[in-house]
Amino acid sequence: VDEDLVSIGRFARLCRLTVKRLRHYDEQGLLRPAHVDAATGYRYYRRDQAGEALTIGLLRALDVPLPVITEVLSRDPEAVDRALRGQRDRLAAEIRHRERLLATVQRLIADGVPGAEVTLADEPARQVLVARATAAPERLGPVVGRCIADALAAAGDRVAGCPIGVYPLDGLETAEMPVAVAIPVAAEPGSETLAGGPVAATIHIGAYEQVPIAYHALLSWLYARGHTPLGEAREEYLVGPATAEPDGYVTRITIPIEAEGAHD
Amino acid sequence: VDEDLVSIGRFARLCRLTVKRLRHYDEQGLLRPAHVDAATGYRYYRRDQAGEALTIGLLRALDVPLPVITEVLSRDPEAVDRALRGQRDRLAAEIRHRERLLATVQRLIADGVPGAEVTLADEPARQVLVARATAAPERLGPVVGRCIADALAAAGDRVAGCPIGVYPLDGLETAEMPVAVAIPVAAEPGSETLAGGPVAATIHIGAYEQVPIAYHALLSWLYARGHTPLGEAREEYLVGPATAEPDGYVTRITIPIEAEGAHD
DNA sequence: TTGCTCCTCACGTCACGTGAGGTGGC
DNA sequence: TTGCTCCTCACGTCACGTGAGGTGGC
Repeated sequence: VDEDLVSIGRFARLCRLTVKRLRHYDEQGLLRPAHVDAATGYRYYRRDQAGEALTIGLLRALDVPLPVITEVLSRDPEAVDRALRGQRDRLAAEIRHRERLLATVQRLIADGVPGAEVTLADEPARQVLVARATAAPERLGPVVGRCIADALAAAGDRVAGCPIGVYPLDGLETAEMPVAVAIPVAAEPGSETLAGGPVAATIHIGAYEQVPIAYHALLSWLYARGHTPLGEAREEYLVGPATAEPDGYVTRITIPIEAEGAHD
Repeated sequence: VDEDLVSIGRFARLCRLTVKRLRHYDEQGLLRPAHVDAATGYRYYRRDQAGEALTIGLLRALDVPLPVITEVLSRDPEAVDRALRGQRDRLAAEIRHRERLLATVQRLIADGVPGAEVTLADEPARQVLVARATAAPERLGPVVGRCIADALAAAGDRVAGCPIGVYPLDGLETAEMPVAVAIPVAAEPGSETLAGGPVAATIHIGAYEQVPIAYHALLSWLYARGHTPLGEAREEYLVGPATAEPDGYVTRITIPIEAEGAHD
């Protein structure tokens, strides 16, 4: 049995791992050497531990986190499946996320970092029906979609304009934020008033994932001219999924600012 | 002008960043406050710094690293383009990498972590023509492809078998490793002998990116039976890109082991 | 006086890689 | 005796988030 023990370097070569990684797995309790010399601290592994070490190597090559691998090594047969399915979902989400970022980068390369097309306007107040919700930023799309559907259903055939999303400007992109969707309707009981007033506005053409580009342009423009946002941003979905592909969506973004005279 | 200075909290709200991030960008020299109160250490920003802060926020949302953003803020117009193209390439590479991992995970979910189909064999020695190169693991595919093409060209119509890749087993997946491709030919001047002997062998069916699964199975099998690899691994490309789609590739992997009698 | 804002440490994240400085075994 | 292997710290990575503990301004 003693013959069966190998040093850490030899074991690392057998398992195609590094010595440093094996020491790390020892510290983390993932894979303990079969024997540690009390005097020297030398680690010795049994050859039959190579199976576990190989499994660690395979799963790490697939980017499975060490705590998940720990569960897999517990020999619970369901743990393997859970780990693999979890990793599949994680990888799929990471790919989707990066594909969205890539699309935005491609757009910035093609069109340049946008600057100018900002206009000042005086928005009229409107009567609207409102659907509200809260959403984490990555869930914003579906949540707003549902709000739009709800509000449209409530408005029925009294719809008098395209949906308007209302978003806090100081939402920090991290936590849940409150969102609202307003549908313009003829004045009637149950409707609310969406305040009017002076705004800075820009038009965004393209998928909703690239809306941050438009906010960047709009806010840069504002600050360069000494304006300060006075409230929530609004997005008017002039052309959306009902009638176009993402590249053709048209969204008008407005941010309320102080009245022209008050400014200087 | 003094009116123009805002506290860090207010500035953070204007730029949709956190106070912590602004302090971090100050420390890193990315975005210095226009004024720091000597007595209290309070940071004050000019409103017209909001443009730079917004740009940092946009680029960070695209996962551009801070050192690259520093270059962008240098106002070199080419720097923006370099940064965006660099980020595009980085994102594309990350997506490709994860897609490969995902395919491997999917396969493991579908087929289970493989175990058994390992056989012992006694390989004959062969006369071969050899092409050699070194490759980082992520460049392995194209490099081996070129070696195969070179070796096949050298062999001409004397080809007497499918290509055989030869790989060190202690390549640590990190650095450059030497690779060789051997093409069996009729004995002739200029040919080398590829040694024969006892091996453990398994068949891998599917894309080359999933070959690590087969190595895991093969090595686990070996170690569970007390065998030790005695040299380099070989891959016989029985069915490859010339005649099939990746899912249909057939590869025979062998690892030399000690002779049967020597083992116990 | 009460909140709110701001400050500076210090630590944690994730899975190691990279030295520094020293010892053990054939 | 010479290399080679092995050991334990300690630090760096990347861009922050999360407290702890304390102070300044209306």
